[in-house]
Amino acid sequence: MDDTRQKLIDVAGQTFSEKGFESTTVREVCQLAGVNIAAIHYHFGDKERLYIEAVKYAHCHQGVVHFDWPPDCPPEQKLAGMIAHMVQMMLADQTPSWHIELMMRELARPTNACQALVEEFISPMFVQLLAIVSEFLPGDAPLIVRQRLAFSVVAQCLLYRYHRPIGRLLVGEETFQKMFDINETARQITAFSLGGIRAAAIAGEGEAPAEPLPGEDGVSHSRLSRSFALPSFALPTDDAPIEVQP
Amino acid sequence: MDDTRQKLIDVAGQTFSEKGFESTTVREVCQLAGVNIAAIHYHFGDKERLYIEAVKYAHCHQGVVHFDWPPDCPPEQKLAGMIAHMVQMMLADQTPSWHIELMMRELARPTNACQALVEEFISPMFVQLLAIVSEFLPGDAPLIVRQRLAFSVVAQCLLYRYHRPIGRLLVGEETFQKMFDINETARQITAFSLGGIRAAAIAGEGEAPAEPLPGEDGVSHSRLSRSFALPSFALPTDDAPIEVQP
DNA sequence: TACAATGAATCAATCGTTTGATTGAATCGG
DNA sequence: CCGATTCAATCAAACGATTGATTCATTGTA
Repeated sequence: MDDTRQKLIDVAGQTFSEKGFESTTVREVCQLAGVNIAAIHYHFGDKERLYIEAVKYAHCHQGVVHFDWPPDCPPEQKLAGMIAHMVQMMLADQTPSWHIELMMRELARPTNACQALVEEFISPMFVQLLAIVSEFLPGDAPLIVRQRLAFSVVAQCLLYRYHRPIGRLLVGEETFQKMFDINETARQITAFSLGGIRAAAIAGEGEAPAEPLPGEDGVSHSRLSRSFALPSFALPTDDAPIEVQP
Repeated sequence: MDDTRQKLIDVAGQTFSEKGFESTTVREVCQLAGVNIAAIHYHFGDKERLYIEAVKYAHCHQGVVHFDWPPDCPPEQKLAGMIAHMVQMMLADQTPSWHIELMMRELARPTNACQALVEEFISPMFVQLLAIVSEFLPGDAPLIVRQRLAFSVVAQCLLYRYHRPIGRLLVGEETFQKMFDINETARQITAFSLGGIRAAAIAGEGEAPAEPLPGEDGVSHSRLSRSFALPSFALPTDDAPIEVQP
């Protein structure tokens, strides 16, 4: 039967997502799945390949959402939709919830299952976000600047997933309940990101020096990218007003 | 000797930070430390208490930096300094580098060692960042809004630490080298965060309704905090232009 | 001598993996 | 139509290795 194989993937995926690879035993998985221990070796070879199959199944069935915006859709709305979707993925405890959790573990501590995950799930989403961010910037904005902006957007969404326990400890239980509301979180991240992106756009549009040559592969954009940055403040040096508490 | 105990903490901290708690064996730690296996039981009791002691040592000797800004220091400079310090902590491979790494692991997957870490290290830093962010906002800005802004700032710093391998896969090796430059990263995060914070400040300063009563515990700030948010865009619904690739 | 500290050896338990037998349905020659 | 054969699938049982923890004798020092 292919039923045994599927049940193993489901149970293993859930267990791996909860306890991690090391802390998960094949005995526990097989007992929860109601199959014999030898089934893992028979269907997958060993524990690691079962894990990899679980990760693959997770990101293959999670589904890469392809946004198809209308032509006149303002970039602000696209960004809001994209962020709302990411926050929804991160915070909504929809069934089966182990898909996202397992992918998050894999992203934080990459194993052999990481490359396929990035190529088939992370990268497509990142490309879409990159396109949205680019709409706010002048056409000659260096790629690395746009990538950094996209990183800043994604980072906020990831924080609310990764550090939920820390957030609870930091702000207290009552505030925590409100703070991790999905819609409100998406709104705040969108507002913050819009401000950040527009600031980068304004900082970068002033000067448009040296239109990059078509053949240039975009390696030496360091001068250009600096024009997109903030004027660097005087940062505290080592002997500056910084006190280290023992 | 107290030398054995200290050497155990050092080696264990390094090993735990590299391989995690589960994948680290007491035999490996003792062999690297050049001590007998029974030393762990003698000095710490068991493996878990050795781990907790390593985490404690890490955040106690990492040092909570207390910024002492001059009175006329503009908040922009404070923010830049704070972000620069955090990025420096995250990305600089200073010796011993296992301090931060172990703390990061503990923050992502909290164990019994987490509470002390938050109280003695995370919370003090967060409070300082919260104060800086507050300088950009009107005095009646709800606490939850300021906390969210601080979260957005921290999130960007954490991303460059947590997802360095993913970043490398996403942007390629050449771009990766430039993108994870410490100074440039700090500058970009500062610029983005300044834009985000100012956007929240502008959105919130328009209206200042219903000064919260002093006795109010801040539970029903939802109306107030909304005034700090972006006007919510029409988000795509379930049957909207979203296509799920199988 | 007294005691903190270390070392060698081993404990029971659990890990992932493997074995060889067994089942039941599909296949095939006659 | 039938009996023999094949083969994927599952089972109970045990494998060797490794885990954290423990025991007990020994050492060094005050």
